[in-house]
Amino acid sequence: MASTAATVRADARHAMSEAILDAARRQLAEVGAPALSVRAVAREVGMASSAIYRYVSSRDELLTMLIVDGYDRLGESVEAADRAVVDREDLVARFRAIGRSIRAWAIANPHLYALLYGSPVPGYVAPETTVAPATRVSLALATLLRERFSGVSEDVGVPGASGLQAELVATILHGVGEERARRGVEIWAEIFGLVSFELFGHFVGSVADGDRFFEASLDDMVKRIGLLD
Amino acid sequence: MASTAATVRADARHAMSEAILDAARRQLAEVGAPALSVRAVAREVGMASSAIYRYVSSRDELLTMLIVDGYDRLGESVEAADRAVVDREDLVARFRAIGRSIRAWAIANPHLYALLYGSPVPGYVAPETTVAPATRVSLALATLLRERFSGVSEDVGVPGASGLQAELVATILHGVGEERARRGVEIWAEIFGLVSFELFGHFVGSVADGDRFFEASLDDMVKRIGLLD
DNA sequence: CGGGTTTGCGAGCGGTGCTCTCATAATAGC
DNA sequence: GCTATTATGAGAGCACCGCTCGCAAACCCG
Repeated sequence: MASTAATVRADARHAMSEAILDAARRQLAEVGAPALSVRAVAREVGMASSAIYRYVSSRDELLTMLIVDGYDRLGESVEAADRAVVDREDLVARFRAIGRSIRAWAIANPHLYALLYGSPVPGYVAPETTVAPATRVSLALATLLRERFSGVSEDVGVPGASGLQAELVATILHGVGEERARRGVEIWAEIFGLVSFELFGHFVGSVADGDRFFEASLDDMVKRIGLLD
Repeated sequence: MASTAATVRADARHAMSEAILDAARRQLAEVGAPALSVRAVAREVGMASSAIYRYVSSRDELLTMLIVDGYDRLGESVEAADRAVVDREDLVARFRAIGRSIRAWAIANPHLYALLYGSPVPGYVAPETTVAPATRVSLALATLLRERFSGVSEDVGVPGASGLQAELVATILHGVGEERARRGVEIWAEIFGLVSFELFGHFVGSVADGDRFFEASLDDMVKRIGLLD
């Protein structure tokens, strides 16, 4: 019943695509991107390895789907953490919530995080579909900066001296000021630098308590970004 | 002639090992770690693919050799940049030289950098031999901190609050102080965070002039780390 | 119902990492 | 100096990979 006619096959196809992506997600979480095998995914969904190419044109495309999906999930997680802060005026709390959620998500999904923020696949160039989901995290941070500085204060820093894309400081970070925008981008990169170092094992001999170290770093960033009045 | 007897074969073996590592380095620089193939390396050195396993026990071991070699080269590059600063008292200049050399080396050796600081190979655990070369860069930075703060000033920060390994702040960073040591580690990770973001394409829509942006970030770090009097 | 499209399957191609066996060349011991 | 031992290379082969092709069954639409 129901279903707008002419869709028995279309529905089946959609369900199959979902099943494939599900299986691929599980595979990725288990063995990591380099070891992800199209044939193994096919086996898991109970298909001949050749049949899977009716749904996914190549292994690269499968990885791309996982990347887009991953950015989306991380973005959703970060936005949820931001939303969960009841006092919307408390930008410091929101910043910390965002930072913590990035790290927590990375620890919970190490292989997926590595796929997003580790070494890119050599031949791979990010298709158009990946750029939008990838910006959700940075957008959350940018919003904080705008809410804090937009209108309230005059610009800081010499235009162009930051090396930032002019369009960025004029639109998403409008009114924040060149130098503060630069600091925001720097801190954005630093958060992922810290998380990557921890997750990829570069902190092994240096950091004993990852939680504490990250919290202390967040303290530092809060001060630098000027979120306190 | 010459050669301390009993070494015709030993010399040949050594030369062959060198040739293999050379070929592997070239392969890596060209196609990147995931696409590095033992068979292709064998072809390049004119050997049967099976014979190469007399010299390298597995693909993982080959990658490990490249990693150790890579850390060593980066370390050498960083130390050379540090040494090149004539005024040894000018810690700011030395810090900037170190930071710049890391970025320059990464840009010059993107695939090797990705192997060292990108996603780790899933099954892979760093063998003992990798940890020593890997510390050369951080050691250069630690030296700067010690030269600046050791003895000159009392400790800063609550012991243990940084999350750092106690042994680290007691030995390599002895006399620097807990909070300043933490800041040093944070900055160390930030440098690689910035370089990774630039190299891995995460700055595409944000940073237009990588040189300028990195220099401005170095300015920031210099101030935070307290290298100026 | 019949014709066209979509879907799945099996076989197969060239590639991979890696392991055997076998012949040959260099060494070591007597 | 001859022999027994060891180190080295080659080749075949295994299981796996990504991916393509042709064919048969299932499905949709007029």
